[in-house]
Amino acid sequence: MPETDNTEARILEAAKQVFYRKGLDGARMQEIADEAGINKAMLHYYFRTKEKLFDKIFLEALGKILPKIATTLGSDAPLAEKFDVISGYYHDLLLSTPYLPVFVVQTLQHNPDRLLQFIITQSGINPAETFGKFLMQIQQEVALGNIRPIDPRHLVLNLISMCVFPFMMRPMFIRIIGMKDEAFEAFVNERRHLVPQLIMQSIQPDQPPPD
Amino acid sequence: MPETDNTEARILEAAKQVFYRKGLDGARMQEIADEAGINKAMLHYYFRTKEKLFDKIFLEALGKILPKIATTLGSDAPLAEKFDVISGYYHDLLLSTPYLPVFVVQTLQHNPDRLLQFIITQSGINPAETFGKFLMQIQQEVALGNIRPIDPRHLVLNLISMCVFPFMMRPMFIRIIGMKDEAFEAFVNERRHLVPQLIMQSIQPDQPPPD
DNA sequence: AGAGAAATTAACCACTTGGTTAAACCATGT
DNA sequence: ACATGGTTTAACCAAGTGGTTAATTTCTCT
Repeated sequence: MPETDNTEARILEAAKQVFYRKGLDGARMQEIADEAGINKAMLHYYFRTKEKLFDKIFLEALGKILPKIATTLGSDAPLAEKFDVISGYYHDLLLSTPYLPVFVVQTLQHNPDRLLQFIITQSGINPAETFGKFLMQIQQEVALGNIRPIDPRHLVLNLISMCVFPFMMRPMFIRIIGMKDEAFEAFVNERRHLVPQLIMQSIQPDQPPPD
Repeated sequence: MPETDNTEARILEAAKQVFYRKGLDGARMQEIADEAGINKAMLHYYFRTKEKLFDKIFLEALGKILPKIATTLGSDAPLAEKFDVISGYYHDLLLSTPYLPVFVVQTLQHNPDRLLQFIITQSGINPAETFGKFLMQIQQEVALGNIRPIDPRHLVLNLISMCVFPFMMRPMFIRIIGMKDEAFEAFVNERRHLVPQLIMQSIQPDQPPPD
């Protein structure tokens, strides 16, 4: 009785490759089977339908993206550290899986309801709660005069935008700038620290706080 | 001899709606025909194949995205004005066509070569040249002590990221934050001016320049 | 070794897909 | 009126799609 079956794992890995690159509509079951080196019927034997197999991949993808940022924002660490952690996490993640963000974003554009399914079933996190904690931290720092008043939603969105968007633009960016793949990875590695620095700088108060 | 045929325009409009929302693979010719209120055979009569029709839509989409930023960056306007113009342009564009960025990015992930086709055939702009002009402007301002030294590629990428990415995240964002559509549009309208402000602030020198 | 269950395969199926075709329609000029 | 050209339609088609099935191989336990 093979619990973590080898075939099942190979199917999931192959499905990930194909779905990430081509999306639900563009992927072919035959292609996934070929990539896994097995018969097409096996896909339906392990995962009944294409959609079921896709859901497995997609929910796993969301699991890589959402919980980390939620728990980090809701932690007790100081602001600067949170930004560093989030930027580092996303840069590591997207350097190893560059197709991930477009895959997620295109899937949600085609069918936004898949997200709710994730929030309900997976992810034990409560977005409102963790975000509320982060909001309180901001308010405290503002009250202390350590940072200027700012909408935390903009703050987080700016951070994530600058971390993730460059990977979505990669195919366009490297062709317009005329950049090799290694150069892009070096370039984006600079951003790993540039982005949180910029975010921190953007919330510094106009004049330094009195001692 | 109808030059700007009504039917052709209706097809293009319908194709835009469907392709933007579902991408090349997800779109069905029948659905485009229904949306245009015509027979499916008409699509092939005006545009021979699905790909040809898609290319028309996609190249038009790139035309909305690329030339504006290129000409703006290459103009003689001061930096702050350039950032204002670009942010305003993208916010206007994406408020009216929210599906555009994911459509472009997903198309380029599936087939990056379509971009080269655009750069060659369309767009009379030379990326290297216009970007070189922008680079010189940065170097001048740095030499004058008006801004701190910064890689212009990061600068532009940060600007575009914070303008465009929120629209890609919209389906996820509004469901996690629990936001109505109108609230999102108000929220993103705040960013229209917040983003260029943040960008300008990020390049201010550490101490103000001597008079 | 051999029975029984699980895994794997090849062949097949109903249906959808993009695309075609031939006939019908309609406008215009003579 | 009618010939001519572009336009529109309904019916059709071959290829590809996700999915099924029944038979075969492989594994496991006694």
